[in-house]
Amino acid sequence: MVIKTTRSNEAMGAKGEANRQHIVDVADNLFYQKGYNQTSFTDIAEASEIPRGNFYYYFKTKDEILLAVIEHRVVMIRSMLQTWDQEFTTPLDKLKRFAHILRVEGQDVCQFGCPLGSLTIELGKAQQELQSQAKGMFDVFREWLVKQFSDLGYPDNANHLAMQLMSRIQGIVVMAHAYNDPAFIETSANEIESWIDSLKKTN
Amino acid sequence: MVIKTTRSNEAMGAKGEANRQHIVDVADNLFYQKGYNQTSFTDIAEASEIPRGNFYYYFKTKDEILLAVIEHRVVMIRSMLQTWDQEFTTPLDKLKRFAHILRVEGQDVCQFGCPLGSLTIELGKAQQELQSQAKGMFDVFREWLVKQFSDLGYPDNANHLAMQLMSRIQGIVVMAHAYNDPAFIETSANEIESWIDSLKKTN
DNA sequence: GTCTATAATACGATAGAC
DNA sequence: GTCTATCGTATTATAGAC
Repeated sequence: MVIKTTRSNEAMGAKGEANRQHIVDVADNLFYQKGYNQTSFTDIAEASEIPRGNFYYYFKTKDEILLAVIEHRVVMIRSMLQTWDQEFTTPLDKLKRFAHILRVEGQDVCQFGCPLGSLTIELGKAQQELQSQAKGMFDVFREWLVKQFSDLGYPDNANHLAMQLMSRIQGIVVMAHAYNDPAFIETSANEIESWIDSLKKTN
Repeated sequence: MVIKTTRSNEAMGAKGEANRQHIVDVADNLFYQKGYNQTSFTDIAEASEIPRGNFYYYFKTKDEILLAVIEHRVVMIRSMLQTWDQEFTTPLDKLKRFAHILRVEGQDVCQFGCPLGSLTIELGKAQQELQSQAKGMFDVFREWLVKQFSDLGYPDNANHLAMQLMSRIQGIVVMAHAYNDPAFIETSANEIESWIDSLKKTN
């Protein structure tokens, strides 16, 4: 028996909620692998085995599906960061775990790029209202990184260091994706970790 | 009087050649500002004031327009690098001129991202045949950078240094685009230039 | 809540007159 | 070489039966 206490839509029961989440999950993958504008309702319908027409019961427009995907990603990112906060104690270890994403996601990244970066770039071209929503995913990471750099002893330029680290990782991903080069990711991940280590204060 | 000695199509006269080039120029801008898949024939027709149907006299498919745009960009890049080779003598100055692109293109980059990077990412999702063509634009830069790093005294890891420099610039562009932040470009350009200076060998 | 049928539009591409 | 008219398809979205 399934008992659900929270509902994102008052008129939606447990079954509907599960269907809605299934659509979001499938759309999340497809938007990453094919791009938002290149993913059709038919694509999502076939992958989710939910008829096209049903989508309009859960979402009024395609844009609303994207917003739900972004919200879902934000929740997943927050949850991941929370796990890291429990697994690692020092800011240095937490920062290195962040950089380690490169290796964990290396294969996907070479094929499809960064889920955050590629979506932001796509939307930034001509759908800037949606892009500013997607930017929220970067903000979650950035705010967490700012805290780590502050704790490490760089309270004054913590935000720039956070931007710098995210920027370096984005760049590595773009070039690794362009050249489909996993070795470049590996080498670059080592360099990033060395850089993080070099920020350790001895006093 | 216009005398043309080279023709990319045997059956095409001077007028046709000019029209063809005009289509390529307009498509180049639109593909950059709206993305390839989000740019329609109607968009190009309106911006160029050439009727939709005429395109098929010059190009068999939309993909062929993209290939012509990529070829055109490669030519422009080569020409730019040649100018730099004439304007600057030392590899250090040439590398710094490369990094200076960030400042020159700062405004466009904040709005639309990198013309090479954003196109490569878009095509990498589900049009990999086209992406491998777009990669050629990166290759022109990379091979030139490899020569500069070799001349600077790093013949063994010149290719990695080239990838590293391009990677850093791509990352800066992605974040500056995501946050629409020209100041981040300015600061980062200074950091890149300091890094290039630090590579100078004293012996 | 679920599903089918279909509207309304935009797309890339073709045919053929001039 | 130029231009118009149009085909066939794919798209998002709606209407309405169940």
